[in-house]
Amino acid sequence: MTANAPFDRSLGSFIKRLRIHSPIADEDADAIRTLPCRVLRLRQNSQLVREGDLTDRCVVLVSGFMHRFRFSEDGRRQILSLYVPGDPVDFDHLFLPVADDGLQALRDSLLASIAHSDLRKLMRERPAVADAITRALQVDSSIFREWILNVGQRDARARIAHLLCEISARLQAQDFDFENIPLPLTQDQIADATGLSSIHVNRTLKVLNAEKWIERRGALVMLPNPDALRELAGFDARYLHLDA
Amino acid sequence: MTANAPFDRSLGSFIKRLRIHSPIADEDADAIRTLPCRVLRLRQNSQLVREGDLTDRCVVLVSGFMHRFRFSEDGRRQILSLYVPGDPVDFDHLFLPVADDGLQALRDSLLASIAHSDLRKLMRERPAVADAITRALQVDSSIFREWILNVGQRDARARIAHLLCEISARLQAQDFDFENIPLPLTQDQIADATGLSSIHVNRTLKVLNAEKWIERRGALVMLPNPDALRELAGFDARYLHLDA
DNA sequence: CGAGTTCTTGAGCATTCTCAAACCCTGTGG
DNA sequence: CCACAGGGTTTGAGAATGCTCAAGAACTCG
Repeated sequence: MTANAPFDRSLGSFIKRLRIHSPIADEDADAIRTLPCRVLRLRQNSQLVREGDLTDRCVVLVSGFMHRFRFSEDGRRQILSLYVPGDPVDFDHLFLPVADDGLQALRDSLLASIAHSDLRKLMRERPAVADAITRALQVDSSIFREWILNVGQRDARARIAHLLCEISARLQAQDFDFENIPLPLTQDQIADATGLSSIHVNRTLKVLNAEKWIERRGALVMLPNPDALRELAGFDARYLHLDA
Repeated sequence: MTANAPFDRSLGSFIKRLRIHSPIADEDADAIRTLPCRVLRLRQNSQLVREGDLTDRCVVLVSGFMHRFRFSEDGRRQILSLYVPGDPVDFDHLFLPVADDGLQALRDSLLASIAHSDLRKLMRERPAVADAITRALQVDSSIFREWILNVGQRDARARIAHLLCEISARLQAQDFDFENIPLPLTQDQIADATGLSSIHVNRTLKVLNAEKWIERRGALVMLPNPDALRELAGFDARYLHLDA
């Protein structure tokens, strides 16, 4: 146990994340905590490359922010998801080794990486953990679907508002402050996440600010009235499956 | 075995689907084939309701077409995915019992439903099957991500072309004819799948037809030059993971 | 044949885009 | 300590893609 003491903090938030959706017995949690893992530091804007010894490892975000993206043939970037501390970021590679998306740090980030083999062994020995991980992946899937809806059906204001609501709700679920978001995204990135141009994002943020839906103080975004914002966004947290 | 003979055909296409992504030993395939399942007939446009005894059952599409959708707060429908024969349509409910999407038949369809308990038992006893199913769900996830990209970054022509390419590729993978698609979608549905208005879909289809990218004969859409269409769509089949 | 659904077309409009340029921070080196 | 570089933000102006409303045509099915 002592040898693993430094990891306690690393995978603690991961356990918390799993427990949002799944019951995890304390001994299962301990088994997760004592997984051999390597801490990895990623500078802002640098990419998580999965080659060599990394291809056979999964990564949990410990602190910071990351995002997943994909390019269209003509070079336009679409951000596909955001990761907050505690999130498993590339556990899909446990099942599909071919990476089709890029993964990049939005801020300086700390990651914990675990060997596929260790994780698979744990999942084999502890079905509850296997279930919890699969369930977490299914929640991600539900979030992807909501993003299709967001980008496909909502106008610029609602789209951006929805993104803010999601970030806020997911941070809240991990017990972070959720009314004062140190927005990890540049306007360019918000644009790529919502399928808008960065100029239009800029103008829309201005409107949202002027109309008091949000309150900007530099890079900090505050949500003075979360309920109103959710209403504007058409945000229904059900798809995040934060209950259970 | 004889008692299960009628099911052979029902779950045969499901096995074929799993084998696209995963190696399945013959005895595992047999175990799937002999799963107790109920055949379910669904008329065009009718919804698959998961209540009562259906909440604890999963469904495989045997013949026909289905789609998954979600509504925005203000009542706009977004189609989130299409299902072709062989596809598991609601296996996510194995892990997240709360259904957040609707499931509806696009054409008269035949479904095979399997009890969660039987499926879980099979997955417990045969890890290769469990893996294959999880992998299939991860492929779905990758498709959702591609739809975010499609709706977020491509213009109307490319968006619709991309949808056609995907349907064609997925049908081909299941050994259906893929150059003459009896398009299961109305223009309204194409609109809801691509985040466009049905009027714009109509006009864009007209252009695609006039410019020989596609060839329409009533409800039949032919792809006379799939490669050119893929080029137009920026379609790269990698995200479908059709290789093993 | 008639009812309902789907498709088609027109016209005007709105949201959002692109291009271009200026501005503002923040960190760095002279 | 100032100048400058570079990323990010802001604003303007004009254009375009795609939307809504409206109505008629065509197809499908009982």
